[in-house]
Amino acid sequence: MTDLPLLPLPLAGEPASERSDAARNRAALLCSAQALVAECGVDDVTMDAVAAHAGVGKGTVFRRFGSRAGLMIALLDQNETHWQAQVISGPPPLGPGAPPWERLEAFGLSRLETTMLHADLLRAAGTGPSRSAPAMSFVVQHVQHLLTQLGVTGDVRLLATALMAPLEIGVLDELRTRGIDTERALHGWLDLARRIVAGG
Amino acid sequence: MTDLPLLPLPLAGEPASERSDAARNRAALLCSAQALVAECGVDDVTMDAVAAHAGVGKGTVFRRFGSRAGLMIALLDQNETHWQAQVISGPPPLGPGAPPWERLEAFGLSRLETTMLHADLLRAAGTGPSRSAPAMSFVVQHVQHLLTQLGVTGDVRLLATALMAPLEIGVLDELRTRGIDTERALHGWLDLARRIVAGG
DNA sequence: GTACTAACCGGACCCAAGTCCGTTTCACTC
DNA sequence: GAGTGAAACGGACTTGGGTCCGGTTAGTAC
Repeated sequence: MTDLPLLPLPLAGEPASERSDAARNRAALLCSAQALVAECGVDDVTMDAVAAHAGVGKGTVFRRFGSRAGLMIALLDQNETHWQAQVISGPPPLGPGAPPWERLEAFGLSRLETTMLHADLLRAAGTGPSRSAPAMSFVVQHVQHLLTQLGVTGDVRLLATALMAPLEIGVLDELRTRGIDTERALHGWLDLARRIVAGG
Repeated sequence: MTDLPLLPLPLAGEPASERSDAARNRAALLCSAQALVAECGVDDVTMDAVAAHAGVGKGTVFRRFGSRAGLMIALLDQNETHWQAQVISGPPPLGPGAPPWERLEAFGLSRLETTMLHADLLRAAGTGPSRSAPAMSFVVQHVQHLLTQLGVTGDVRLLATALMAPLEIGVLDELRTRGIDTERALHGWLDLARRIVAGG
């Protein structure tokens, strides 16, 4: 997104102490991957190319990230970290300080924009959990928090998950296939949010 | 699912007249693919194996289905056709004859069950439109119809899409990761549906 | 029945993801 | 600062998805 430092995504810290050479290679690989993606597009970046650009062997790439999808998820996590910072301590209405409903509106808009911005990376990250579990957990917890503030009761965790589901890249792609543009999708999402909140 | 005939999935007919040998090979390939999936599991079925089992060349498989994901989608479409028949003309409450709200409840349950039943096939069908466009279109149109009958107004098409989004395999997988079982997911979905309908 | 064309067929071939294992490096101890 | 074990490294190797093009066949016109 912007600069690369920012390291390991501390928001869901596991022990995971890495040896120094391993950490260095991880950083170099992420940096190389980001550069190559920016240059050639996601689909034309091969694992060999990333390894070569970072000056390490291919085995190292797979040791660090497990698979191509894993590498893409790691790239996404970098951006996610920036975005989480905006939500936690950035300016309102996305950050704290605005009334809950306005924060929820801003959150949906921002999430939609972010997803569209990284659409190709998300698609390359594959089916299933295309974002890392901590990243998804953050989103759901924040929405759950806002819904609770808005007086929503019941299985709020599930409602939060359901509310975010239509903003997944797969659903958005499908909407676009049917000629529904982003703005209409956003209005639809706001209507959905309104109904969930109104349901009490 | 059961027998194989049933041919081309006529619910969204395009011209697509196929030469007789091509049609024969398509049927043989689908049959072989289904058999191999049943025998070895989705992940261990290779395109070579399907081609060999059907007695055709590998090129023919890709000519007919475009990709591995395309083959999986075609398999799913077969099942989908059976399921659509249940919705259109099967017994209530899934089929016609029951009040709209009961039909919607039954629809959600049935959809959830179907998705879980073909979970591995859906995952192998990949990201993006993991079901064929006609199949998704049917689902959305039916829900849209039921919501309209229930007095929902606004962008009902989008609301219908949003209501089905939490039942996609990716979301369900993620829920299970967090220890949320299918029954709880269903209750959550019913709550969501209730709120959408109550919103008018 | 023959000629003709467009579509189809097959399987050798290419490319990139992912694995394996002998070698090297780090971090920690004495 | 030498020793040691666990972890990381690298790149050859395997596997399977996807492409290509020369040869074949279905369908049609005469």
